[in-house]
Amino acid sequence: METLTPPINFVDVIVDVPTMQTNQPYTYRVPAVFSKRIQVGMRVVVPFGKGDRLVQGFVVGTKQEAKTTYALKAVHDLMDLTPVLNKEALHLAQWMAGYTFSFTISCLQTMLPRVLRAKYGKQIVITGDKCTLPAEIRALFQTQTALDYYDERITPSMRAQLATLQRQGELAITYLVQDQAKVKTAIWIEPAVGKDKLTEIAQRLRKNAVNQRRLITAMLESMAGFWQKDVPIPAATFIQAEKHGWLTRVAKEVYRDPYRETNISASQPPQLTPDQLRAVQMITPTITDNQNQVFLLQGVTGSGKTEVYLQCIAQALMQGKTALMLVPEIALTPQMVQRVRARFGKQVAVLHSGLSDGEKYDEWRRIERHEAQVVVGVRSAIFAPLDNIGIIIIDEEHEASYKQEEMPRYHTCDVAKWRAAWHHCPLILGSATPSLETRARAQKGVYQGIAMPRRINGKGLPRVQLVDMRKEYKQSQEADFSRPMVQAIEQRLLKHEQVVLMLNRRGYSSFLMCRECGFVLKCPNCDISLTLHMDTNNMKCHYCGHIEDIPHFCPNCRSTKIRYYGTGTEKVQEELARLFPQARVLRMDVDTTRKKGAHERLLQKFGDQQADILLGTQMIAKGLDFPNVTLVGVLNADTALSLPNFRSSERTFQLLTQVSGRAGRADKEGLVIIQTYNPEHYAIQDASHQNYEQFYRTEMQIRRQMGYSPYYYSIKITVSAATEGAAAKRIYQLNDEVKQILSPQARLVGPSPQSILRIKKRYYFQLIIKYKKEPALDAFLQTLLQQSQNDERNGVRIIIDRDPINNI
DNA sequence: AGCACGCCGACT
DNA sequence: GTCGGCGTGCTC
Repeated sequence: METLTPPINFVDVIVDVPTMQTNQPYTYRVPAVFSKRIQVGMRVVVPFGKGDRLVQGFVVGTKQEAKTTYALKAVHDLMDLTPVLNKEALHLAQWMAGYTFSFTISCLQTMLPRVLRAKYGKQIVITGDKCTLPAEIRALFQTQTALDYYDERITPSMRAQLATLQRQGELAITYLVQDQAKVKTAIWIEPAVGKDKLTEIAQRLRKNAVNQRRLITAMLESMAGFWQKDVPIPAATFIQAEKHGWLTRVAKEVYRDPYRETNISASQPPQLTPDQLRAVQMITPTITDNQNQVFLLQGVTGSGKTEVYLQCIAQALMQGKTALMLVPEIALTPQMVQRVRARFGKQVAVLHSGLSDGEKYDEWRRIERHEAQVVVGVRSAIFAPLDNIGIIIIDEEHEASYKQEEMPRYHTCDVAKWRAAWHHCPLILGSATPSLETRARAQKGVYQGIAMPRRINGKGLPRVQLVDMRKEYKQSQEADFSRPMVQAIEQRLLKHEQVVLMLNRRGYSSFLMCRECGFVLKCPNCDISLTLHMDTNNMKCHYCGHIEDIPHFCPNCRSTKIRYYGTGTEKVQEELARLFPQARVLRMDVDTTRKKGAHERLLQKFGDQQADILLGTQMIAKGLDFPNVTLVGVLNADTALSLPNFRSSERTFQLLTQVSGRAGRADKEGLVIIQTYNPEHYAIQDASHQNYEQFYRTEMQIRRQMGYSPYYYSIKITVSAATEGAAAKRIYQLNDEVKQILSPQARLVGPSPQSILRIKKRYYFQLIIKYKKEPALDAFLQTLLQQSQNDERNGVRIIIDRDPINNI
């Protein structure tokens, strides 16, 4: 629709230069050719800096007049026909930048598919006479007039020559801003004549004109048109036919829809249990009344939370609104997607990390054009360009993956709350084991709690048996398998039932240690031990990827008694093969699931009963549901407990509770065996009784005593540098500065070296500020962010993380 | 980020 | 005397 707004003469632009000094809008003049088309939220190309290098920018404001003392530069080009960011997105980015101590440009870019980010090029072009150039330089250009600035053939001496030629005006530097967004097209065939005419043409064809005959047949079958690639005849035949005037060929836009092939039968909403019905009845009025209410839907594993989500989404759709549902990466399985699609069909857009950049862009455009009303996706899907949102759902709310660990360090729940407030809609946080923060807010009435304590099938939770490994270890030296565990596995194998074994990998892996001198092989770049990989026969660093050979003798004392210690999935797999030679074992860990789709293939294989035992790391704890699994074994429950992190108890509890829910979900009785060295630890005790309430009470007391979240807010400042001294010096300096502005109520933890002091040849120190109310803190941190630019120059990196979730 | 300006060491 | 080192400041 044509609007009657006057032409725009000036725009405010956020440029793609992620630094603190440039974290502000810059004003540009709009040339007449663009003044009628340019709009807020569009991407533009603008000259920036001394050399007028071209950079991408986002228009965040427009104005008729600009009164400045300096000359304004002009917008170089528009990158969009319509805005890629709406008013909501621009406000959200602004808020997020302030809240997470990030640059506005970083926030804007995180909200968009990666292909909308510009690719930059720098070229050397010939401006003078090519023939007068030195032969050596001319050779670089070959037949071209432009040369990539970073071309590998350019030697340092050539660089000097090029610089001189540039000064003489023979050469010039130009900048390119390339849009990576490509729309995929395919050729669409539409008959240009009627059925009668086609039949007539067919009759007049030569007998051996096989391809033409096939084409006419195809056209007669679908007069509405079809894709050229769907009919297996040469392209030349189509081109000939077009020349004859039988048909038209049009390049039409196609979406790279990864799910298009699968035919999904529609599903009907099932009868709800009383728990589910109550939940739906509590939530749906808030959709209708545009109430910005946050709910905590706390339902045990198997209580049917997903069905509640689906019915709430249906309610939103019925009112012409849209719905946004977030799930952790690991839970976004094809089955999960299938289930949502079965209910809502083509209205569903799916955003997950398995999609290519092009596919993500296509899904994004479907949402943006209102072709999809329901979005299911992982963390970044919280920015889906939905209008008129009626409900936002975050499933498995406690998952750590909802927090982004790089700039901008946002937590999905915070963004979700902001968007829910903007759209005046409810936000549902769902979990069987809510984070303490969320649960505490429900307790205080900030969120409305909804409990779903019963499983759909009416079954109780599986029986849980704890095995004290300290006693077991005295009995036998079989490091990984206790006798009760071995017996239980044997029984399942006999009955042809399946077993899931979980190895808690966090902070625990197989490393080499010399039994003579205690030497441990460590990464030369990072301060952690190298992990043994039997399949590739080498030692790997899990942080930086450093690889080296397995030593045959100790590099320290030259003893040959250098053996591996600890437990990796590979070692357990070998032990399983020895204990149960007849069992078919599937191993699922970071190494076997690296390839795209490998994760699903393994699960499919296990689901088809092509294996007896599924052995894996944490990733098997979530979202899998196999009716024939009657035993879940946790080999090492407590390795995460010893990590220097105040959330380690919470994590352990959540993980054990989740994995326990995997046993006996159908008609068969399930058993869970947990092997632990800390059987009396409350996290393990409470998990074994599936007692969230008990755990919550105990953990809250500890949090209060220790001054942790949710009783205190926290902000983590991390300093890293190439030398230990430089990092330490800066963090202590910051410690002194921050002390000046804090009230006596605030607490400081540290400064302390991080649990892994050195990562990728950099040393890390951190300082944690725990506080309830500190009026001066935010300004201090914003100033620090400004200063961090100078630190960066000196090789010192400063990271500010609000509500950190790791390494505390 | 990337470019220019500016003030100190070894070279045509 | 100059070329060039990278410290510092700025980019509409």
